Amino acid sequence: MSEDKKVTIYDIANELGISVGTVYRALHNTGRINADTKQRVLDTAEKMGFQANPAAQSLRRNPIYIGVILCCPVKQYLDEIKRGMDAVFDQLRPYHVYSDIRTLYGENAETNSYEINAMLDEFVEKSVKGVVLFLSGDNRGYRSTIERLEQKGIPVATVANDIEGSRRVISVSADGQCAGQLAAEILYLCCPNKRVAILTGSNDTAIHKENLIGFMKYTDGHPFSAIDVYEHKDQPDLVVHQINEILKAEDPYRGLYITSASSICACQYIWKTGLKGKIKIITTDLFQENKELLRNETACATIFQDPYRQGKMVIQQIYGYINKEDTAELTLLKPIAIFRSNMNMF
Amino acid sequence: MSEDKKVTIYDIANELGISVGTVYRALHNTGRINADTKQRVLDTAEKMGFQANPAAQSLRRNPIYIGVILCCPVKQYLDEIKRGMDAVFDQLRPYHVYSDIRTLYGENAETNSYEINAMLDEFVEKSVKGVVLFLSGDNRGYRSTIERLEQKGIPVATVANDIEGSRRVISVSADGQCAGQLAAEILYLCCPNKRVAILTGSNDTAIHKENLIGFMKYTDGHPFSAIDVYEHKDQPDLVVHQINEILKAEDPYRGLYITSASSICACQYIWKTGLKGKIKIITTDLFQENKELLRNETACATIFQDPYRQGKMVIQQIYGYINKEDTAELTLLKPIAIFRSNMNMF
DNA sequence: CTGAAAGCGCTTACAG
DNA sequence: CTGAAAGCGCTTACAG
Repeated sequence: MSEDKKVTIYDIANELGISVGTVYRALHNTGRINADTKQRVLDTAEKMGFQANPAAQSLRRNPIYIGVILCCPVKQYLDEIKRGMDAVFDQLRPYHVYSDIRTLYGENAETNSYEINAMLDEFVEKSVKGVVLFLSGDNRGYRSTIERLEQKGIPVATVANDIEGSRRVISVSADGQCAGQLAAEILYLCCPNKRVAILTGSNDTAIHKENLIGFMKYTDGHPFSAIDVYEHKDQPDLVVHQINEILKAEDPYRGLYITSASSICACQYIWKTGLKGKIKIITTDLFQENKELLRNETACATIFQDPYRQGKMVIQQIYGYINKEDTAELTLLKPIAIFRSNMNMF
Repeated sequence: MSEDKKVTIYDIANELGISVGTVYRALHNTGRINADTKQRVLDTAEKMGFQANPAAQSLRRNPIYIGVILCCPVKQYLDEIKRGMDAVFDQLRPYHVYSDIRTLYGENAETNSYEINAMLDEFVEKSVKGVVLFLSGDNRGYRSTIERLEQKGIPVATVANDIEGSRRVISVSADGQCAGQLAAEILYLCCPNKRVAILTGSNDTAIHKENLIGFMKYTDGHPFSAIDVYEHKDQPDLVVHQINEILKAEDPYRGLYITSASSICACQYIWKTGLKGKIKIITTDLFQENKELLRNETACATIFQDPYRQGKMVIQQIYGYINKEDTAELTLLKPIAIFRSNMNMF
């Protein structure tokens, strides 16, 4: 049902006795157009319930490029985000939408500013219609660059790690607080003596901080007898050291929460320690390393923040924005608790 | 990047020195066409890497209708599935795809065969290009009808409750076994004495049966001290009776798993009993009734089977099938464990 | 500032 | 069985 005949730009043109070219210009405020005509077109479009036909639009228009820069030392995480993006770009290709994705593995964004700025210049030069940034670590240095892009009419979206205080028009990331709460809730449920340790990267990293805040939030009203935080600053040897500290605590911990992507290196080490059964472990995300811990029942759950889906969503949203659809400025993806029983479905 | 110029039906026509009309007919084996020409077109299309442009197709073609029948006594469940379908139909409308959705609340499919068959006849008469069925309860009586539809060239998809032994070309439903396993895993994690009861609708209903099988599967290797099954046959007074039985068991249960949509009525009753804290409860799906139980911490988790997403997926798939895309014959959606911390995000 | 016209890549009648 | 032509609803040069 619900098949109403659609109103086209021809209907608007007829109604007003003008040409479709003029209607087009009014609708897209492109080129010179009489302010009065424009208003009349906009009003009539509204009144007649005009909705542009996306099939017709994409059939005729020039290609749209979207530039993407992914910079993150955690390769697995970056690759998952990229995979999600590619999935969307694949189905957008027939609509003349093309991607230009640049990846920088190995370092945080602070250390790569030369490369990143050069890439952005290239994007401007080839007239991309939008830019998506995943800049890990402290990325506040890019605020002015983003402002410059916006001024040139190029919208910027961030994914996975928002750029605080910047002019980006779209942000897609995991809900770190909710993830932390969820971890606390599950540990509360299954950890007998309520003594827990938290192993985290660094409190300077936004997502880790959020995880901690969320965890603490849950503990209001659900008291633990100990919650001790161990930072490893993303340094492999510190990870090992901190885990050893946790293990030899006098009054033993029976629960352990490992935050965010940094959990990969931690999982690799824990796997060797034969911790199985002694302590309830909750990890973060779902890579080979922590899948293995779940499989052999060393960890009891992992909090998944779906980087694949983050990649998908940010591309859908920036494309929607380019097409003047209503888009949410901030999207926080729901964290999901994954157990051994359903880990293979993700 | 990745902008290769696309090959069109004109390219194929030129290559073979024939008209695009002929190419079209070959590609869609519609109307009369020389078997030889057809093969040559198909080969060249393959060779040149032809991919039909969906924007162009949908711009020109006649409207496509998809008929949907939703028959289920659990209104909330049906409505969620429908909501998911509507979301997809909304974005398909500009592509000339229209839905005809009929809902039958209140009864299982066995009791509605007259109405349902009449609806299917109407669908055939208006030349729908595909049919989607959600027929709850014992629906094997519809196998022959489905066969008749397929013979007329109308593909049939099932959602939420597959039709066993039928010729449907697509089935989308929750993975009931995985859901059952997950419930067992969480109870095993948090239930101190490992004595659990399972409250289920009826072992005749496919999804309930699957839930049980999954639960039992987990208990291999993770022994419980008791697992007792209580059936309520979807009768509200039996629900109350069975819950009372569970509560007054001599050796008390410390865990309770309530399967599938039938959990709504159970939740309403449990809510009144003040069971909070005495027994770890896992419910199924996420409706007002069990949300309330999670909120006040009577239940510790619910296994979500995402009816909204089931509705979305089945429409996407049948539409893909109509467009000759490759589609999976069977899709089992992953169950998700939802806790108080993340319940509001679903 | 506005209009007329071509064309994106298909599908659909219609004519032969 | 095959071809020629119109047209879906836009966007894009180009001319005025």
